Amino acid sequence: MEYTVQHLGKLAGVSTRTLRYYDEIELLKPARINSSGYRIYGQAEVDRLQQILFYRELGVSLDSIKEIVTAPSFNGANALKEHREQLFDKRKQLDALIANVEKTIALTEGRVTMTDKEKFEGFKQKMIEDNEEKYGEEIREKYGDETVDKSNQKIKNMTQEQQDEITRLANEVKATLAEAFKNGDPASELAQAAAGLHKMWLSYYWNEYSKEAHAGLAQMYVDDERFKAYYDEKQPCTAEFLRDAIHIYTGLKK
Amino acid sequence: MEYTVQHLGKLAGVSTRTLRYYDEIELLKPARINSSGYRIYGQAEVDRLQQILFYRELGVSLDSIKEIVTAPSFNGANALKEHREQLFDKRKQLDALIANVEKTIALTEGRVTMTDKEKFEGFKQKMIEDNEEKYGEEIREKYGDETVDKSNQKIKNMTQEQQDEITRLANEVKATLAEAFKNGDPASELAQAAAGLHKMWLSYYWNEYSKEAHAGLAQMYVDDERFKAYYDEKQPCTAEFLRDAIHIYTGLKK
DNA sequence: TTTGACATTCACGTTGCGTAAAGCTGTACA
DNA sequence: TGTACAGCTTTACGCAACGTGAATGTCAAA
Repeated sequence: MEYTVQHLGKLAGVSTRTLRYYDEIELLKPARINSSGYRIYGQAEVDRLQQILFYRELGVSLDSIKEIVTAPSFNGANALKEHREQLFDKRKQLDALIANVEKTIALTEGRVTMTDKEKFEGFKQKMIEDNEEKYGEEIREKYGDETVDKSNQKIKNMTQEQQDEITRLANEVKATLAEAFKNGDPASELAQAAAGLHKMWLSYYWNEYSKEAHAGLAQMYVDDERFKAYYDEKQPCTAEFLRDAIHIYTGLKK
Repeated sequence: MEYTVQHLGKLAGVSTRTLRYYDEIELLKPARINSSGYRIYGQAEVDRLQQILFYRELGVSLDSIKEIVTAPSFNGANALKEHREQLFDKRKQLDALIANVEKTIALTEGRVTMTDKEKFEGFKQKMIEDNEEKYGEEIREKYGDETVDKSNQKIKNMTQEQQDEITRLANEVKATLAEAFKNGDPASELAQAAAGLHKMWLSYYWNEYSKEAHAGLAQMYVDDERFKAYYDEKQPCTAEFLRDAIHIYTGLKK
């Protein structure tokens, strides 16, 4: 079975230019060249192209692909793991960018004149109060005053760095939530991701995490005007949506 | 306050090359050029650079930045919102990529072998696509969009039971084919039985059966790498063998 | 033999600069 | 005043992964 560029291109769904380029960079050379100078590919080349395209799908650079497919001894899995790390880094950067853009939009829209720090301060205080109100008695009984006061201290004593991280997380929760809201399914991947982020965010406030408390807080977001207003700022009923997502996430109250 | 490239660069933390480049693409022109041809920047340019760098931080392209900063009437907030959407899209793609990479890593590490169902899912999708590509136009013309869409729906809406039945049938086709392959005669009873089973299998996908389409599909099994790999998994040239058997079965192309 | 479909090899364009290369200008020091 | 040295200039290639012509050669059918 022999193929010309056109044939192989159609078969594999790539342009002829791509095949010529792969020849040029020595990633995939034709089996032979006929008397007219046409590239002729055989079965081995088809197989190799399949491999190449497979890695390309995963976003691996052609350079890396070359290493992987030319040296069969080369550990493909390890290469992929490295690649995964790079992807994670990219996503991290992207998340930071998104958070900043969101912040800027909020600022320029003038709706929010409060600085993030102020917002944060308000939140922090409310967090302590609510926590105290809802679980204070119970927790104080269970763990003693010392533990609870320590927890409250934890919130008050956060470093600037931590506060920034919290702000970033909070923005990410909001952004992810806004996206997830579009398809309306609190069980969707995106919504669950938002719930996960929310848990991360929470971890800055609570010394121990429990599903019950998380689910309870979610309900509180709906019941308490202040919280509800915060989440519903851009889109009504976002607070409810978040509650549902968290309920599914925690597996409670389904 | 006047600055040379070097000065301004240090002030803003960018390279002189960058400033020259911005001049070149008309993003930031110096206030004037002195007698020796040196670029001289004034306060207005410094401010403008601050703006540019601000948007650059947010990952906005220089082209878009140009639009934003040159036309003050231009709505910066809207541009940012659009930009935010793009960032979300990027993150979505990235997430999909990461998921695929993770899956692949898991696969190659042998922890998770792809289930038949997953394989089947890919097949199903491909079935629809190919069917559409090869016969879509013709069939749509003949029977109307409704019929075709209904057929595609048929595939997507199969019950679990039907899917199990299909998987069972597919396995039976493969098994029968493997047996038949041993004596090498595509006209043999066993091979014809395989072709018959294949037709039954097909009936789950197609609303109307035609010999021509069946024969065409058989040829496609040979031409398309993905299909060919599926049938040749245990024994090379099984796809060809199946094609021949089906051609005899349908009485076409003998 | 002409036509049309397909093949070939340049070579530029994309994004945002980094990095020479090669030469001119300005200033400090011997 | 000579010269060394820092700092400026323009020109232009390089990066990733091809897309997109342009100009030209080849093959089978009419």
